Amino acid sequence: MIKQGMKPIHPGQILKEMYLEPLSLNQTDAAANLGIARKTLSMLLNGHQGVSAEMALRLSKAFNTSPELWLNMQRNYDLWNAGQRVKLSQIKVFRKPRNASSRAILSHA
Amino acid sequence: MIKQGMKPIHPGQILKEMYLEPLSLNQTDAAANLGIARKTLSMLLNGHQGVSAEMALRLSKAFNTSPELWLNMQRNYDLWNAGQRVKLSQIKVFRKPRNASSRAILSHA
DNA sequence: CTACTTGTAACCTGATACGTAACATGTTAT
DNA sequence: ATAACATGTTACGTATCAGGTTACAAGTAG
Repeated sequence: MIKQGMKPIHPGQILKEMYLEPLSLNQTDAAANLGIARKTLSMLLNGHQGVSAEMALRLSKAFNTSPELWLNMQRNYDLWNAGQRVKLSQIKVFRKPRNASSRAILSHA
Repeated sequence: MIKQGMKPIHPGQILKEMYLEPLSLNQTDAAANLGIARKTLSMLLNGHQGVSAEMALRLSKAFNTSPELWLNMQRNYDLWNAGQRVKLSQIKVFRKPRNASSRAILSHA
């Protein structure tokens, strides 16, 4: 469930504030060890790009976390943003037909 | 945690077998209600494309599920596939420095 | 036969991840 | 102050992916 009121924090901010900074790790060294370009890390840290599955694996190895930690943060972030722009109002809820052989019925159709 | 041995099932297969088929819903009607092209749904059902955040919201509305259900399936699928191709062997584990003012140290550096 | 359903190919648009190279700016060390 | 380093960012290029339209082939049901 997403708290629709609060905009979720970008995973890059967590990476910066809770992983790089406590370790006094600079971006140049961190990027080198992660096997990515310094620019890629900078973009991620500043919320200009998301955490891909590959990136989640790299982060999980370097920081001894689960890859799901990073992807779930990204998922919540993406979900909130998608919810801001997608209009679901015309989508009807599919309902189970009473008769097993009949076709499905839309909630208001 | 991902079971690294078993290839996870694509969310499109779940959508097809556990949602569309039990409702006797055809792709044409389902796509129309979801507000997407019939082709887009077909590609998803056959595993030729993934579940985006937008798509997860559409599916959650139409099938009365959480969007996380769909995105987590997609995440596990993506993670497994990324794990097949990314080599993490040269990534060292960042370790906390003993001295708070010193810089971080790589596990084998 | 005809209509419906499904898979898919061709083609196009837009977004995103990631890379290299380069530059401006700010900070730190000498 | 000069030099070295750190960071943010721009420009440019490549690859991948979501999604759309149109159209066609093949299977199934009337």
